[in-house]
Amino acid sequence: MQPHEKVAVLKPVASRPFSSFWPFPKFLHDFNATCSPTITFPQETELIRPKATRLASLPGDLPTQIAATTDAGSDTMSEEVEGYAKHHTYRDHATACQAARRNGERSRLSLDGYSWRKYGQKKVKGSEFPRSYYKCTHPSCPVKRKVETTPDGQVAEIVYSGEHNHLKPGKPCPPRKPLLSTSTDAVMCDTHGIDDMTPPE
DNA sequence: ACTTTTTGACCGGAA
DNA sequence: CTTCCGGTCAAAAAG
Repeated sequence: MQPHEKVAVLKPVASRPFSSFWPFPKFLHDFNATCSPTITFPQETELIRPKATRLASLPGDLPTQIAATTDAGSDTMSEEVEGYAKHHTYRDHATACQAARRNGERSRLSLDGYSWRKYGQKKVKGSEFPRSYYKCTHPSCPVKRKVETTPDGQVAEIVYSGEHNHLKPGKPCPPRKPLLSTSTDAVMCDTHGIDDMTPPE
């Protein structure tokens, strides 16, 4: 897998200036409890990065005061796109959040009941907040989402693209069998284990 | 030992 | 053709 030599040389490496800051204790607790945490960081925290803390959800997922704007395309987006590159707004999320709570979901499941892995973050020009990029962690699931969060940790906008080709990873699934088990297990489990999901019509 | 996050660089498309 | 920008990659670090 090396068509060209590329620049496999100077990768400055992601140094992490902020090591073990921000344990958000209560913050997390609130989120798990209500799915609507009260964000009350001291002002200092604005300078601090959440960093990789294996929490139930990152601040970026928090359903706080959502200013969620529909993706600009929504207006013009018609059925032609709905089929595949669908863009949902945060409204769906808020609802999903409640659903997730009912199911008692946590771990890394997000508000929508799916699990996401962050693969990038960027400061985009049009937005004044940094945008984070997430992928659905399911092996063959093409779904991605972009989340813009304010310095306060509030969600400014979430844009989903694509559709999940699997069901939500609910509890009935034996969570992890590291590398030894075939990923098929997980997939099969997902596709059979839950009836909580409404058919995509 | 493993999974996930962080972060700068790279790539490709659009203007 | 050049430049700009958004999206993705991949190594290291941390829990």
